[in-house]
Amino acid sequence: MIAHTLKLRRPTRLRVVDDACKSLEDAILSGQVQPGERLVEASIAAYLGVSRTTVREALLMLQQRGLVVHEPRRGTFVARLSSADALDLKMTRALLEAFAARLAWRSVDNAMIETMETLLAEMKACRLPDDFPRIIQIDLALHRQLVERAGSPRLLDLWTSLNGQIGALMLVAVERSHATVEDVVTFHRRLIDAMRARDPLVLQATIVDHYVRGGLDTDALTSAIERVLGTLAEPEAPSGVSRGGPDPQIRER
Amino acid sequence: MIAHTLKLRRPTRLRVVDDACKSLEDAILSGQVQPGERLVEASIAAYLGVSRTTVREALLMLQQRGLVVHEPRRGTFVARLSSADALDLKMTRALLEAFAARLAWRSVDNAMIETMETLLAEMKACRLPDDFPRIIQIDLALHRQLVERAGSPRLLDLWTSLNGQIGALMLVAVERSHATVEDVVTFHRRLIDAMRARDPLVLQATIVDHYVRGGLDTDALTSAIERVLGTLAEPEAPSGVSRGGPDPQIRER
DNA sequence: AGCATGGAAAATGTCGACAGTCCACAGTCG
DNA sequence: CGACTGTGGACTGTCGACATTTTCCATGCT
Repeated sequence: MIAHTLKLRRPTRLRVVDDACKSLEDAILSGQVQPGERLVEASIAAYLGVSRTTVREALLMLQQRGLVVHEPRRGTFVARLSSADALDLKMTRALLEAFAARLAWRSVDNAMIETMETLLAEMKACRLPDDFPRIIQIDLALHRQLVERAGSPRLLDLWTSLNGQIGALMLVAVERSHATVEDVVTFHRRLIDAMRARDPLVLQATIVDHYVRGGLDTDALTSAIERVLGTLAEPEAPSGVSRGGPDPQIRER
Repeated sequence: MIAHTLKLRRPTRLRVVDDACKSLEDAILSGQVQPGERLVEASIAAYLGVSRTTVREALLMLQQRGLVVHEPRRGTFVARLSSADALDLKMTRALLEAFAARLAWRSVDNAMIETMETLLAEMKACRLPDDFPRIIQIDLALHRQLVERAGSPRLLDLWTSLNGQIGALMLVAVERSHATVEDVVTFHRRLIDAMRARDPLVLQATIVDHYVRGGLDTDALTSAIERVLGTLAEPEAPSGVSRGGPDPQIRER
């Protein structure tokens, strides 16, 4: 009867597939496997010591999160983020989070601020490149605080579905642009301050500024759109017949 | 050589799992299985004449599209849409499509309008309740025209991931609210006209108005979406109308 | 009667295997 | 020499079976 009255959620031991999924995610987000690289089910199964069916399910989950791209009868490949994709991703994330801010700013309370401060402090203590996965995790946790408060399950779902790619994006940002922990901390410092101020406009502007205008000059979004459109209009022409280039990104129709 | 020059899309015989997924989707969207009903893998497998592994994969895909909910070790159930969920879904769809309109309105051309007119004519010829699945299909195709033009792969992905629930929502709308074909046609008539007019504000207003109507606080939500979109899509625009004015916010929920 | 308990039945999680498909490489022909 | 074609190997798609967990119902106790 206890279960009925309290509606306790059982500890629900994690399934093998969840474990496998996490392992694969870590491998991708830590850069152990390169973008575009093929993920062979049998090899992974052997390495993880699980069935190929399980690996297959895990890959399907990762596809859902945008970390891998699956092409029927061809294979599964680690997703590739072109610069146009990166801009597109930032813009989309900005849209969702800005809207979330709009819905959530009234219900910001001290407990929430405190939680975020704790997370930020934890992030401050991180050192690259070893703590990189931890930084991603904290970053997502911080933003999740905001998006959850919006009170929209769908918005949260959509935002969550971008998380994988966001992690991948941060990975390349650190590798290529030499982003530092300070940069990330500074932004979140501003973000928390804006939430504390309870000003939706400032909060929204902080978010949009960071994603859309960050690193670029004015008219960032317009140029982002143009680039995205340009990339879409002209599919890459790979002259090489070599093995590695399935180009999972251009697949969409 | 032909394959290289024409870039033909392989006929890509549909896999069994794709077929099974479609069958299940049809069953849900036609109301043959009720929301909340349990979907037993073995039964479905036997009925469709496929393996349980295949059914399992199909269910995972449907979960990704929000049509079913899977609880580990407990089962898969047809998703239930509460009235709050319906409202949430409409709001989210409005956000995505309004933003898509902002990105896409410049690239609207006659060919696109013509395609949409054709689809609309086809919709007009439909009769409820038999043609219901067809209406959903046309509705989604119409809106996809718009979202695709936005040129943002992520935006399209997010929008697509809502499609399943949108279909389910239309199903209950028809069953409960006695919505007619005329209602749907009229809205899309306005939508196409707005696109023809090449006015992003009217287009956006048409979309937001349609989805959010009947909600609790239409004005507040509309203004929230407008502000977010305004900031994102046209940072230069002097939309100071909302800047200093009073700020009606969403109270309930 | 109401509630706990124990076990059978059912459903899910995981596995290994077979069959069909795709890719690379070599051979053939112009 | 370059392009097409055939063959072998590797990989994915699908299947049926076993293992584990959950559900349901009958039974017994207070």
